Amino acid sequence: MVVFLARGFERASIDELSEATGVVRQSLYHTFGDKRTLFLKALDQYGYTRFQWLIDELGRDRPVMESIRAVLNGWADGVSKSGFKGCLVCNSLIEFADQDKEVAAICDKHNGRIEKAFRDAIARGKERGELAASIDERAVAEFFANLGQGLALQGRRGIQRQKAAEICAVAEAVLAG
Amino acid sequence: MVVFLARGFERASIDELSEATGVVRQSLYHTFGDKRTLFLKALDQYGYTRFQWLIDELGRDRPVMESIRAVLNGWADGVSKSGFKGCLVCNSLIEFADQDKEVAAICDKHNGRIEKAFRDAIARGKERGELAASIDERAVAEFFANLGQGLALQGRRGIQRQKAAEICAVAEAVLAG
DNA sequence: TCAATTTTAGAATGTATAGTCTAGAACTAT
DNA sequence: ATAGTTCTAGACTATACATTCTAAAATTGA
Repeated sequence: MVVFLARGFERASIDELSEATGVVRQSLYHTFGDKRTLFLKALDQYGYTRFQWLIDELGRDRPVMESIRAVLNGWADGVSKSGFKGCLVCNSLIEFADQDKEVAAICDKHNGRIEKAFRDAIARGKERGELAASIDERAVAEFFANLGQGLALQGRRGIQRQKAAEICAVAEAVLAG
Repeated sequence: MVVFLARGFERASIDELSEATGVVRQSLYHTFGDKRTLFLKALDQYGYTRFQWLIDELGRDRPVMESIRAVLNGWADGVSKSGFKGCLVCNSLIEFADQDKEVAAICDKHNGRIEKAFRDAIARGKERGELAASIDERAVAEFFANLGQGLALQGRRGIQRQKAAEICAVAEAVLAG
């Protein structure tokens, strides 16, 4: 939900959520029980919808470097777009840390999905001889996921497109060797 | 302050802050005026003390790759340490985004200090011929700062030392070419 | 010593907001 | 149509917490 993304769990009031969704407060309680449960649903759904483009790009049948570049471009564009409010998964990780196991588990799940998409793409690139066999796809996938989290963090404050693109260009070099 | 780091601004109550610092509530108000002002001081002081080791490491007179490796090692150790609660600058960036200009300015300042430390170290490495002249020290410095932010984010949730070290090892490769 | 100042503990105030309750309106199915 | 159900608006309750107030205790300075 847009409100959770912009304001975080704590600061998002039920009235704001109600107004933003057009669902009256009583119905929110009827459907979800309480604010936290609503948040868990919103967070999980966010994870599935928001990262689909990335999983699709990395899954495409084409040279893996093209896929990676597409994702890096998408990130550079996305995080520097005016009005970008960060990533709900990253934001929630910070807001809840490990104080809420369910929130943490959902964040882990989606982070894992992203890492897996990179890992599979890189492994495929190795098989096809597009990437050096010496590359550790797990480590590189973790690296790229971490890169995205850093960008999402900086993007929440506001980051210039050029700066984001520079960072991505540097990161891309880890696959060049 | 430890309390702001662990719980964030919103969730940290004056009573907790009072207890943690050993300063009675009324004195906090007398000294700082209000909670936000106290937070601004704490955040700024945190930035100066917490990153000093990094600036020192990068400023040392030795091969620049050694300095960079020292920082990456420090990060891998630090963020995976049990009880690591993230970085107050990163956390605050997420909690306040750009809703509080003063908070954002303090975060920018300290992030800039980190980028500058990397930039200077890399520039020195280029001068000495330790690094390729083709390297863009600004972009690489931004890249490493971003890396640290990503690690701090993941560390707040809890990250295995090995995973953090793998990510750092991959990142180090951007200077290898 | 003792008046002036500062510090302290805890009560009081005000506000925000999560969650519940109520009574009426709208809808559904027979 | 009408009994039963669901939805809605808004009042109500309970709680948490920032901030202020108060009066007693501790400290200071002449």
